Amino acid sequence: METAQAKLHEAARLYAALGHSLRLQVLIFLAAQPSGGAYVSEVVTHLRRAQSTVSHHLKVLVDAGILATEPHGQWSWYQVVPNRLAELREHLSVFDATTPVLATGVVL
Amino acid sequence: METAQAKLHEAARLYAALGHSLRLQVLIFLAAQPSGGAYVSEVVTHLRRAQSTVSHHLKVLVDAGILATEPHGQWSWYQVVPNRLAELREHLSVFDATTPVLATGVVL
DNA sequence: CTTTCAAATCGAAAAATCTCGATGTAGAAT
DNA sequence: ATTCTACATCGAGATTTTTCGATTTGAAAG
Repeated sequence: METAQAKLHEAARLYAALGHSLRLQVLIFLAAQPSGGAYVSEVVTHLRRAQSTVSHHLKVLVDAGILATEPHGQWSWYQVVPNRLAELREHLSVFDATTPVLATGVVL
Repeated sequence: METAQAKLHEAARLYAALGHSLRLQVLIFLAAQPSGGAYVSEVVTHLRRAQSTVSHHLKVLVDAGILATEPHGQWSWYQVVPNRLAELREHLSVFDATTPVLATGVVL
């Protein structure tokens, strides 16, 4: 079964997507919006980075399934996908102290 | 206050440490040990990678505070630090659907 | 003391990531 | 149709990461 290895790589990609401070700032910024999301230009203003850089990081987060994007006219709306990070929290519980026994077949 | 930025970078480093499938395999392997940990040579055998490669990844995980190491004679014992990942789970809850409102000063 | 064994560290090549300016694209506005 | 605006994508240079073989360290054994 290749599935186990594939799942490992996908999990690693998910974590790696969070492994950059700029991308964490994007998440914090988007989650803090009362509207639940923002347009690229707003993120650019907030992060003070080149627009191409911001677009790149947004793409990384979207590819990891952490952000969802939706075209609004010529603007692009980005927002956090809550379920994806909830999954990640469950994955982490595998190593939690309150979950002492690890089943044999567990794959992160 | 530089603290906010520093915390961001530390959080990013923590996630980045998990952002590699080999390191996830290390975590799974160590957590699955009945004794709660393993020696480097055992991890090397399991991962089928060069010893120097395994040592490198172990160091990354230790530097991130995810693993703890302890010398046992000429062997080195490695085990998962549960509390560290529990912290990470709490961080993630910031973006959880069940936590709709994000306070202004929240730093991941 | 020398040898042996486990593990850390070093050095370097290959690969991936990050960043930006420049260019492309698609919808809006004139 | 042309221009403008928002964003995506491209290309490239700089930095970081990954991986391994080789060497070093440090403890145990002979």
